[in-house]
Amino acid sequence: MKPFYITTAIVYANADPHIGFALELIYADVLARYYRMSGRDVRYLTGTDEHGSKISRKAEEAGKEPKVFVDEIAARVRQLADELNIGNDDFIQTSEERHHKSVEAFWKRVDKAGYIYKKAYKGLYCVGCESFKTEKDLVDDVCPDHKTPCEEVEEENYFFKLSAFQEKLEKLYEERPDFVVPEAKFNEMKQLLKSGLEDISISRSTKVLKWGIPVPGDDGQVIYVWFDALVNYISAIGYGEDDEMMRKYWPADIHIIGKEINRFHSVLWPAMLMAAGVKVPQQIGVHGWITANGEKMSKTRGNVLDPFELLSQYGTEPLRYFMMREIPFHSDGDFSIKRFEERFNNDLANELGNLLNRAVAMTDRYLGGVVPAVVDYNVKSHWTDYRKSMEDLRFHDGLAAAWQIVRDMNKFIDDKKPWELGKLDDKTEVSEVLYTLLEALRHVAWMIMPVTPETSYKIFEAIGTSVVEQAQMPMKEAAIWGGLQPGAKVALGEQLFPRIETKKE
RNA sequence: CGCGGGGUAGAGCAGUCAGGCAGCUCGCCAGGCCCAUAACCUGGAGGUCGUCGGUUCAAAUCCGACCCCCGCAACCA
Repeated sequence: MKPFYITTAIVYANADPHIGFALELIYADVLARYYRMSGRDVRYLTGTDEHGSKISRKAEEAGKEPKVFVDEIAARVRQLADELNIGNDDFIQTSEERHHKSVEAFWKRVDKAGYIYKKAYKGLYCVGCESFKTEKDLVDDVCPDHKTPCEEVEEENYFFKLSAFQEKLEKLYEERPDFVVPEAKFNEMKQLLKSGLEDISISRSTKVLKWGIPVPGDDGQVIYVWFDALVNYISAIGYGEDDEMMRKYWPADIHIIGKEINRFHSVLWPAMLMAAGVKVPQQIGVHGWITANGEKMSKTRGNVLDPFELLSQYGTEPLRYFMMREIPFHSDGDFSIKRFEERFNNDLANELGNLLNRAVAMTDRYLGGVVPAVVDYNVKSHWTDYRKSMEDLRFHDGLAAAWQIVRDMNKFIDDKKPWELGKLDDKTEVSEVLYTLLEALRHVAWMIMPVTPETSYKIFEAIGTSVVEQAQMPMKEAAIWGGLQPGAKVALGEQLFPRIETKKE
């Protein structure tokens, strides 16, 4: 089976990474870990988008060379990925040599196929937007977004014949009903396509912008940032340089992106690939945005959440858990400290952490800490729900499936009263109850592994197994009841998630 | 008539495609339990399903009109 190739968008390197990118990294990481867990060979790519005049300007403001500036931002993004425990296999920066080479090769290929032409273009250019504006875009003669006057610019640019792909894209959309998920986001693109495609300018004169990849054969122009950035998905696997690697990983199984850049990935990117005679990706997964306390995050509102701050305050796994449980992939979700602490205390501390503690402590007390013999219990339907949810990118439902087991077990304890059974001379019944608890926890640990791997490892240790032992079996086997070996010793460790003392309002 | 998403208990949401007892989580109230992290379990209160009209034995769900909120409108993650 072809390796599962997954990418995030590459984040624009003009500022410290945003919480939204943290979310995107986690979504992709959870999916990557899920497929690894189910036995697939996975390659996970992320990186930074580093060209364009906004960055050029920012660097200038900071008094730094563009390359120095973007390397610093890229280092912060790597740090974020690291602190979030993201298991990416590669990290690409578009200012890297390998990317330049691929982009050049890509451009040449598209040019040779006849999809690039040169045209004089005269218009009002907004530096902030890096784009030309029409008269009717302007409000009181200034750009409505940046409140700055636009400059009258005339230049010769290279254009990409996007219009030539109208029908091919329509056909693609028709043949591949799940090319873009969720459906609502796909419908938007279909609508966009229906309104017609125009050719787009894909270069800028070096008079207005020097920081970019030069157009092959024309030093007077650099390549437009999107036409350059999208190519990262194939430059990172050796497009134009390493055909074997390309064959191994391409087409990508899924590009994970935010809703604001859907059109670039669902319209422009497939058209570019078709133009170059390269296969299009399998799927575009469009996720929503995080709001902060119910409001859109923005710098002007001053309510932007800093991922580094949240990480240092609450830790990696609680943050990963919250994001995946509370912010459904297919829609927007809200982040608030109140909700976060509720989730933490209820789900992680009270329900899961406490359950583990109960199960292990009683095994210690009544059975001398030895895992008893196997008794039957049906986890099959939970696994079915779980797998379906994860594969549909409904990670919150996947976690809910795991928590269904946790809740069942908490009820089960009250129902069976093992503290009474434990005092009997005949330990048969209490052994059955405790085995059920410990083994159920093993299944829970497996299910939450893509989201909270470290927590899973701790659970394994506590119930008398280990990551190493568990990793020896594929998910299919692990999902069978009875995988916990009788006779092993449980190990009552520290509390998994000590409760957070919530602040009084 | 630019496009899309949404309005269901105090909060957050599922249910709407395929009409059939209005559900889940949190919070609140009462009780139980004593293994456990003041945790766990059970029960309860709380909803004219945005509004008006239509179809139907039956509407949160289908049809029509309207009101309100949010987002997008070619580079905000």
